[in-house]
Parts: sequence; C-alpha cells; structure tokens
Amino acid sequence: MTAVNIKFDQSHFFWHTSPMAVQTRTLKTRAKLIEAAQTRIKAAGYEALRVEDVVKDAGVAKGTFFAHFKDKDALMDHLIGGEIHAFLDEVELLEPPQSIEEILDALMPSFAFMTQERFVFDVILRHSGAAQNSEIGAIAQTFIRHGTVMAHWLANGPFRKDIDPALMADGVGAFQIQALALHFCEAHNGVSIRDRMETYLNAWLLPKPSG
Amino acid sequence: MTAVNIKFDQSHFFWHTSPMAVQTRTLKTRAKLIEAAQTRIKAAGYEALRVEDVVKDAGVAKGTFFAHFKDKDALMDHLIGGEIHAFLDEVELLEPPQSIEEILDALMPSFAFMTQERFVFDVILRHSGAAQNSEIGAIAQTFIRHGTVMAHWLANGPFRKDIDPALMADGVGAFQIQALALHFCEAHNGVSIRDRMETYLNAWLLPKPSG
DNA sequence: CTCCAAAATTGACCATGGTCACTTTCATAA
DNA sequence: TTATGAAAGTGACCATGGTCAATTTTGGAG
Repeated sequence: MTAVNIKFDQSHFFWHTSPMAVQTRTLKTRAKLIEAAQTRIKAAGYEALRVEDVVKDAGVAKGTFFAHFKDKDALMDHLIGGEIHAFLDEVELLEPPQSIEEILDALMPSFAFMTQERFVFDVILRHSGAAQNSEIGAIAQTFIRHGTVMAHWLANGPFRKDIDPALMADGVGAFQIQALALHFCEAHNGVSIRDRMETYLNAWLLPKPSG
Repeated sequence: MTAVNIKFDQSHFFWHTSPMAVQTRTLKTRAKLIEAAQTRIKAAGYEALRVEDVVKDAGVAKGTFFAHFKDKDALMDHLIGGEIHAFLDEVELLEPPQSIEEILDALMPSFAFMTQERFVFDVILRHSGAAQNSEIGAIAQTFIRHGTVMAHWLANGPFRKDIDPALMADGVGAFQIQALALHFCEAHNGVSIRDRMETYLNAWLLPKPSG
C-alpha cells in the first residue's frame, strides 16, 4: 500500500484468497488513527485537529498516516462523511414527507452538524463538488445519497409535477448549500437557516401560477 | 498599519488632511505586491502562487506581505474578486435580458473565469459564504452586486411574478454555484455548465403550472 | 534643524502538512 | 524452518504559510 487511499472495506473481498491484499495490521492501524482523530475532535473540534497529535495518540509514525490517507483532508472527508451518512441512515427510515415542514424537520439535524464549525462547512463545500481524483469521497457520496432520497420523497409528495424529481432534488441541494453559506455571513443574519430554507423550498417546490 | 487589511481606496479620504493615515509608501508597496502576484499568476496560474515568490519579485520582506494582507487567501480574494468585478462592470451595461438564453449569454464569461482552475472555484466558494471577520471581502461583494443586478433583470423580464425578484436572484446564485460545482465532478460530465444552468433556470424562473 | 511617536518594514523563527529512502514485518514457497 | 519479495511502517527532512520583537522611515511639532 503506497500513497493509495484505502477503501476501508476492500479487504473483505480478498480475506480468504491469496496473496492477502490487505493485512490485518493495516486495518488495526487505520482504526487506531481514526479513533485517535475522533477522540481529539470530540475534545477540541475539527479545526483544532493536528496530524501530529493523531499519530502520537495512535502510536504510529507520521508517514504511516499518509500511507492511509492521501492527505489530512481525506481524513476529514472520511470522518465528516461518516457523520452525514449516519444522519442519512435516520432519514432513510422516514416515510416521504407530505409537506415542506416535514422536509425541514428531516433535514435540520444534519444542518446543525454542518454548521457546528465554519471549518466543517468548508470541508463539506470543498468535497461536495466532489470526485476530484477519479475516486469518489465519502462526503460526495452523501450528496448522491441525499439526492436519491430527496427525489424519492418529492415524487411521492404534494409537490410540483412539471419537472423531474431528480431536478427538484438537485435544486434542494443547491438551496441547502446557499442557506448554510448565508448562515455564516454576518450581512444575512436575523433569518434562521430553517426560515430561509422554508422560503426557498416554498418557491422551488410549490410555485404558484404567475399572475 | 498592523494586521489590518487595507481597503485600497481609503487613503483618498485623508489625502489632504493630517496626520496622513496612510503613507504613499504603503500604496506603492501594496501596488508592487499586487503587480508581482498578477504577473506570476499570468505565467503559472493561481494555484502555483507562492507568497515567497511574490515578496521576492516585489522586493520586500515576507512580513510586509502580511502587513498588507491578513493571509494569502486575502490576496486571492482581492485578485479574484477584482476579476469578477470587471465582469460585472460589463454585465451592468446590458439591458435586462428578455429570455433565459440572454441571461446565460451574460453569465458565461464569468463562468469561464471561475472554472479555469479548480483552485479558483474553491477560493470563490470559501469567500461566497463571505463576511467571516466582520469585514466584507471582494468576492463577497461581487455576490451582493450580482444579486442586485440579477434582481433588477428578473423584475424587468418575462419571468415568474409570484415571488420577490430578490429571492429569484438568490436562487440564480445558488444554481450557479451548483452548476459550477458539478462541472468539477466526474460523475456529472456529459452535460455542459450552460446546459445544466439552462435546465435550472427554466425550472426556477419559468415554472409551468403543475399538472 | 532636531527630535519623537506612529507607521512601515524587516527577517529570523515557528507551525504544520507532506515526502521518501530506508527498515521492519508478514505470508508464502521451497 | 528458512529464504524472499511485497506490504507496512519509520522519522529525518522539506515546503510553505504565518508571527513578532526589533529596526528603519516618515511627517510634523517645537
């Protein structure tokens, strides 16, 4: 394994074949790195994370870190993407919402996560445009998943029918980014993320006949 | 001047008063830094810019750079924001477009600029959410200006009338970011920025009565 | 003209992410 | 059991953005 960003489950495919593509040691080291990072983040937040601290806590050398993650950002992608995936797991259990209020109820928890730190939102932004190096990252995956769920919801609720649900979902994603971005903008305070998002979705999902 | 990011025209206000708030020397140094940066960028692009090179070319010490710009990103904001402002200067001369095609014609040049380098788009994204430190940056300003122009256009063209033009303009901005972001995503190739944007704007600005 | 306080500049120094030639460990073949 | 080549790990080293106490320059007051 050199300079390649391991997909964390690829070893399963080779577990009983030879030669073993990924050793148990690798998985253990990777787990140690991730756990060390998560512990640090729980204590001091994402922005304060230092690679040096992570490798020290994990008990490995610095070079080992970069054998497991292309760069620090790849670790962030993995960790933050993991959290968002967890929110989506919850969201996928829900019945298709029958109102914009219900959509917002479903979305707000992940909004809270994404805005906890400006740094986190920046990482998400950077990775939402996504598959930079032919390899699709965890955060980018969540956007795709989000689009799928949202399209399904929109196709099965009381929303506009004149355009493709996938397009509607795309738009929801765009407005979501916009609402979150404006949350960090002093010039646009006084309006909560939820209220702004509600305005957007009313206009996007329930357009009234123009006068 | 310490650690404060100079607004480049503030000196005019004090030019004939005393004590002189900003010395001529300051403006000259700043101009040297900016010109050195622009020359380097013209030769090798934005991503390859190094602060060390800029100060070397400008003939000043490294510390001087950071007396003029809070950080490297602030220089990027100034330079990239300046370019976008120039596009807006052109755009502001136009009559309000009377079709989505005309809107797209007006927007495409700045799209080309914003997608010339992934790095440039990332800088724009990072600063579009904007006024992080109570001081509004050049790029953030362009977004506000863009919104103003767009709202004026949309209010004076054959577009939907059921929502506030400012809200429509907000949406155009959101879709613009989305279209640009997807441009960098391998998974979404095959559709040009313009075509994607056209789809978005048709659905956003000209909603058809739902069936 | 001289002196002074504020403004501007300096460059050695630090923080931190990232590299790579070398060493160690592992799994298998003989 | 031992040899061997590939996988994994190491840590000194580098690249680069950013800091700050000390120094120089400036414009005006006396």
